[in-house]
Amino acid sequence: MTHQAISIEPRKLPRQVRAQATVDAILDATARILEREGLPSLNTNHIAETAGISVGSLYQYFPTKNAILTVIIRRKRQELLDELAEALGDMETENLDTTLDKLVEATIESKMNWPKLARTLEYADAFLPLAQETDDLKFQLVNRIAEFLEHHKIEGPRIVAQDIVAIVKGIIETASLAGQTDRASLKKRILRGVNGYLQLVG
Amino acid sequence: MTHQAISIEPRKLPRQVRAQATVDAILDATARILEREGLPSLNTNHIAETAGISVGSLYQYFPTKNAILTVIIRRKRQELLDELAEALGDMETENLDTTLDKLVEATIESKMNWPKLARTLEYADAFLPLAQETDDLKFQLVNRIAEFLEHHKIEGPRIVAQDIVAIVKGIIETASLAGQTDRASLKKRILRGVNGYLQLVG
Amino acid sequence: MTHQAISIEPRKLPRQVRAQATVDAILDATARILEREGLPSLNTNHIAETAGISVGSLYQYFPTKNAILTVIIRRKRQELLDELAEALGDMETENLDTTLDKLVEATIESKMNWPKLARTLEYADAFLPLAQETDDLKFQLVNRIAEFLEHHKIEGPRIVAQDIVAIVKGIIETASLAGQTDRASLKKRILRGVNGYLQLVG
Amino acid sequence: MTHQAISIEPRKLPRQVRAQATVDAILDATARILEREGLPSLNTNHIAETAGISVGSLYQYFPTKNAILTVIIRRKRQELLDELAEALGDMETENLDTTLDKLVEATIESKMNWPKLARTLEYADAFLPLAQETDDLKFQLVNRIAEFLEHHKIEGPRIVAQDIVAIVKGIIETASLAGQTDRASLKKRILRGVNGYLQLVG
DNA sequence: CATGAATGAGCTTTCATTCAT
DNA sequence: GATGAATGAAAGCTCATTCAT
Repeated sequence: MTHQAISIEPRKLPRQVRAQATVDAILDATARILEREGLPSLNTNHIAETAGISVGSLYQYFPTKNAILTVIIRRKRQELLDELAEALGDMETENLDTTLDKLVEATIESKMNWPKLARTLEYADAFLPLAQETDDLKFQLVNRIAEFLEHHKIEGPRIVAQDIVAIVKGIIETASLAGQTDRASLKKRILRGVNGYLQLVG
Repeated sequence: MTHQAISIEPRKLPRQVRAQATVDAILDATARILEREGLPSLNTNHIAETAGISVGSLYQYFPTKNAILTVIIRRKRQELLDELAEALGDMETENLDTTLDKLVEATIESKMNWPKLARTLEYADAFLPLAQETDDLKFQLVNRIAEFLEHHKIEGPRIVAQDIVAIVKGIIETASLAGQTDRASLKKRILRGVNGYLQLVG
Repeated sequence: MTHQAISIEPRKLPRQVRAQATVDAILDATARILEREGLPSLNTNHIAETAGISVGSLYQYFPTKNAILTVIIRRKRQELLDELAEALGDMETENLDTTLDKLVEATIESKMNWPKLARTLEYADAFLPLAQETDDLKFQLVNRIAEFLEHHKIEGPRIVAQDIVAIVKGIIETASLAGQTDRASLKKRILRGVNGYLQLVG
Repeated sequence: MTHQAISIEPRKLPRQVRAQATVDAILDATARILEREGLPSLNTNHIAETAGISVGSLYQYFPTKNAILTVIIRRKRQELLDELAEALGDMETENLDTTLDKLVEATIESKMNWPKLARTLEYADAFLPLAQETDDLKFQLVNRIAEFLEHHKIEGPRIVAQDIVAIVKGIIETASLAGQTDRASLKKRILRGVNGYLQLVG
């Protein structure tokens, strides 16, 4: 008679232009609330209000609140992945330094624009049924970087790739929590960490 | 998260052993739930049940649910801080490597025993009114390490200290999420990151 | 994150006296609403209000709205079954007519006191996950009557039993919908139907 | 059941063939849903989808959801009534047995083709504002049969007519719930009940 | 003090109905 | 007329917190 909320997949595809606008408004509103107020303040009425639509409309496109979170996570992830892929794209021709430089820059961009949002999504990932998907993506990303490292004769490339990612993320998150927003200096420090690590691998 | 708490200080200082035991039971139950089921499953009835007491009793010792979280965060933090202090204690006499070694080991210990709990607390910290306290503690910790680094003639010691902490945390968290539990190899990799970074500071 | 509503079994057993009073108040209120206003007007807020309690209390004892309906159905059924059992109890000693008389009287009692409630429950049974339970009970009841008929040398006793039950129910329901409340004349007509049927069996 | 309807009359008399086809599609879809899934699963979007039209179109032809139910009830009723009228039509010439035979057969036909639908409509009738109409129809039907009985010198013909209808309905419903679909044997049993009753009237 | 029943604000979700295109 | 997006009242249900015993 009531309340199911099991699947997390988007409900129906927006066909008309205004429908797509509604979906976007929902996602934007959600992101904005997470950035400004945090997960505990996120509720569907608040989202609808912020998006300037009715709750009913929200549920036309998303079966549950978590489904919205899921879509945002997927989108943000895809964005980052695309940028990283671009950075890694020409690994045959470019040298190690240039590529690392690009990787770091892309990651900074992704995490520092909406830092609170980024952290919340990272956290939310843990309780959404996204485990497999998340693992797959991480696997892909790490693999991609590992290939690149291998091409440059670096040993144990998968572990190294994982640790590099960890270092980049670690320094960015800590700095963003400390309110440090100077991206140039941040990049310098991250590259120090990454390059330092690499030097000690051989 | 509703019913916003006014105060988050523990309601009374339990003077008797029995009372202290109850408080501990509550904190343990909360930690266990967070580790096993995560924040969304944490509610006061569940805590009370797990702790083997009644909700009423719970509220004898904690004014709000968040107060419990707050105390756990403080305790875990204090534990880590104590261990780090010990590691840093004899910085006059010990050398850099030995001390870093101890620092890393203490951090691994703290984060890997209850990895999900550790991440949850880190996240929860963000929406509890702990900002000042958290900043102070981080400030202290970074300062302490910075002093130590300065003593070893390392430049820009505060930023370096912060980044080292970030690297350690970053690698541990990523590894723990990837299910890597071999602490020895983890330590080796972390020290690679830290030492690598330090080499490139000068 | 919310809303499950799968099981239909009562949630926790009332231990204190006032808890039992609450459960009773809920069941009474539900029955009253069904009798007066019908199923479409039945909602948990309305029940709670009518019962003079809060919705929260309602959900302490029943996991879903349907669970309440289920319990009422079971209770009413048990009542009827007990009375029928009593009527059938001494089938060795009593004769056919006396026993049929009692059966009919018990059924009239059960269906005519709260006629709208009785019809609603009969209907609700169809969409509650009670199929097996309902079948079992009907099987039992029919079997019990069939044994009795067999003892009186009536052929095809299971089908006959089923049809007798159907005739009794049919006449009562139609009469109650037509607003006929004279139980004596009703009984006479029902017995006419039952005895007439039996005469044509042999 | 919310958003109570003011009027339940069909919104317009469809004059064109296309419109009539749409109306039929809506009614068929509704009947199909009721038979397969039951009243709790009946909602206007579901109906429209099943009928292959849009909700908007549905509301071109029916002012409320209940109006659809109402029309279905009226149609099914009319069908039954027509068949019964036919069976009773030549009551001057035909004898009692033949006529009863036809009556029973028509009723079986009406109730067994879509048993769940039939029961649902019977139930729904109770909460739709059809009371007067329903009473009138029952009155007509019972009267018609009563006349026929009177013609055959049966006493108290109105009550007898009502009880005969009740017996027929009762046995059919119970049998259909029990999954008995053999119409021949069913007819035999019903006639046993009806004739038995009639024998005891005199 | 402990217990656990009770409370009710607040959140999620549905669905009959309307309305812009 | 048809479409399907949008609306929002209303219902289901939870859980932090209080309070009678």
